[in-house]
Amino acid sequence: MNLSERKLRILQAIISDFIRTAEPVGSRTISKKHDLGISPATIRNEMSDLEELGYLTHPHTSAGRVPSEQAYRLYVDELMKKKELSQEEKIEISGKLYENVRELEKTMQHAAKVLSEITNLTSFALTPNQDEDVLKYVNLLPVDEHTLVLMIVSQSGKVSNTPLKTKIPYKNEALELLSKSMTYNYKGKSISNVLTLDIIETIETDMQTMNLLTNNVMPNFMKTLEEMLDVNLYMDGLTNIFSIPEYNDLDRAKNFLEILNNKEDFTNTLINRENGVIITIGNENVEDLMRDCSVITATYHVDGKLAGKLGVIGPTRMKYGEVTSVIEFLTDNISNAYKISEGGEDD
Amino acid sequence: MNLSERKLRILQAIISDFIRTAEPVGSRTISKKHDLGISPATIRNEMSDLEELGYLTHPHTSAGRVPSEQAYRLYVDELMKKKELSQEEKIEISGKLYENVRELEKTMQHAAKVLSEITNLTSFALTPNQDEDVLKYVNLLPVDEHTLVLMIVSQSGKVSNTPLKTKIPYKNEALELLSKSMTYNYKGKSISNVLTLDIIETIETDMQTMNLLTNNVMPNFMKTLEEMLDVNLYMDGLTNIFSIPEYNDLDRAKNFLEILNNKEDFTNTLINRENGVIITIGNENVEDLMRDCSVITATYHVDGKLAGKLGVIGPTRMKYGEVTSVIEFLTDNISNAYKISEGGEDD
DNA sequence: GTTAGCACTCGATCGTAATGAGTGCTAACA
DNA sequence: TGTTAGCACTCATTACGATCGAGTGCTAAC
Repeated sequence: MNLSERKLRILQAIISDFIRTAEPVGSRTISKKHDLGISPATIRNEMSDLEELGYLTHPHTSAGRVPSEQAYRLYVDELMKKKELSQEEKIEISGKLYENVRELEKTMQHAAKVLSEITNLTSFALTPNQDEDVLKYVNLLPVDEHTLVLMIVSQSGKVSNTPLKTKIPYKNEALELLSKSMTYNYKGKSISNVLTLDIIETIETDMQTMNLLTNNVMPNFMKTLEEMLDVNLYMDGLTNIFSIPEYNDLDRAKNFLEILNNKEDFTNTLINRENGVIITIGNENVEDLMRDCSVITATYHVDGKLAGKLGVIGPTRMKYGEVTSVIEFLTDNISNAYKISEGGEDD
Repeated sequence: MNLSERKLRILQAIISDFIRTAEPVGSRTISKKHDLGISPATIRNEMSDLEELGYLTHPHTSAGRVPSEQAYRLYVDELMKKKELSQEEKIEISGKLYENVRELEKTMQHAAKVLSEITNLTSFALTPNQDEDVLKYVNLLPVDEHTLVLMIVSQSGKVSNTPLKTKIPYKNEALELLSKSMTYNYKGKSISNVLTLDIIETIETDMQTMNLLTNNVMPNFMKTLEEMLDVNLYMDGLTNIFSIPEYNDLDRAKNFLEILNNKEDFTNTLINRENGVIITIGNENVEDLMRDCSVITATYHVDGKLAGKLGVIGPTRMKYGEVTSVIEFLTDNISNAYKISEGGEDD
């Protein structure tokens, strides 16, 4: 079913008005503000058709029209103009983004902050899934005779360390031996793979060192690897929803915060979304609680590989064009910054 | 001004009823539920006196009485019984707390979670201020010819590391030299002290190594030290406020979340509180936004030294006795776990 | 000093009326 | 045949008033 040019223009007018004001839009308003050269009565006839086609709804007889989710979908797919950011805006955003960058984790945390500040919505950032990340280096470092640090470095540059205490003083040679053996055994293997291996037996060593390995090092090595696989979720702009009329209702506000409160579920929802720029509107979201929200996510890349996600969640009435542009700009920027020479030039 | 025994009993009855129900308490209710052996009329007379003395207020003529902040203060100081936790409760709490412990940061994050689950309030945990923490060890570790890791270990066992990229390949001997010099120069000095030093000139080395030091290592060393000084704030149970009648009002809910939204301010507020178990009620809080809340904090110790704080924030109508007991139990537990042999026995 | 009784207060609840934005339909017009 | 003016109709919103009832404060009796 193709809509006539005129119907499309009217629909667009209604959607953009509604996105701005959050109030049902009447025929007279349209005729006055957007000079389409037709009278309110004609617009009413068209509106009536659009309603029949499922693009508009009617909170009650004497109210104006409100776009349906189907209308937003059409809008996002065809009518919406992505707002081209001006040079100044780009500079401003980049400036904010790189105020404070060193590690990817921090960058993403910061990106969420910037995104929520610009869009006035609630934003989130997901750090990369490290399933494919490969171990590069295991090192045990002496601190004092009862304390050592277990350090793990991965291909992607992630470093993780854990201080360990031993009851019995250890020998420095033991640490060196273990570091070498572990690196030899694990180097080049993916983290998730290593978690399934059991190589203790392949290390030849004396009783005491073996004791250190099985009692102190291995348990913590495993725990640390598991943590390295964890994806982190950062959120920002939670309280922004209070300035959105849709959430002037306590139940809705509560419901909204509930979604974000359950970090684990929300993370999974995000992980399961497709890559690239994805917009889901209202009932297109599979999670019950999210069925009156819209979600926009985009994927960023680290070293050219698929990595994490960045996005916003808010009411279905949302400035799709603007918000999408900002998210895309941010993810492009991040992907750029974390190209092969990750971390940029420090010298 | 000393209150008569009977007035105290009536006041206590009103406070505990109000804490339970959040509804103004009438004379008839008191006389029925708490058998004080006196009639509603007599209670009314006493209530009238208590109101004159500032312990009760009156939302409107035909409503029951509500305790004033002054009444809560009296309650907390004299009437309140700290709820002695039962053995089962203690075991349950400890169990929850130690489900998942390794580092202090994680413990505190988890403690906040447990605390909010038990009290149904919003909780927070503050990690230790590291001002007095002393450097023990600086190490530069090779990863590949353009990548190295800067690792810093402090007396308290905190480990921090930062991956660095260099444009020019470095020599391993340079790393060793720098590690040794830096450790030699900084060992035993407090982090905040080191930040004010400038020891680059005291390191004798060749041009290339010096280049590495000044361009790559030092700037990141300083940044990392600054980060090590940062105090972290963890919060949990944010959405709990929605099940508290006081916050069934959108403005109040918004205001409440606003307090916690500004992490920096809130952290400072907490840092400035005295140590030990501290309860501040309503206007006793110096921050405007917090003047209709009550806050309870307690201090935990690491290695026997003053460390961070753990607490809750909620409406002035709060189960002071129970909540205080839980917080104290948690902080005692944590202090215990992080005694001199921090981290417990791993073998 | 305590208590019963009663008038009084005032928030909460419910129904009714007035208001007005906006529609849908009809009939006239280009 | 598409467009428009006119008008009756609908219905959320607001304001108003009546009623209800929980709880007080006062008085007078015990």
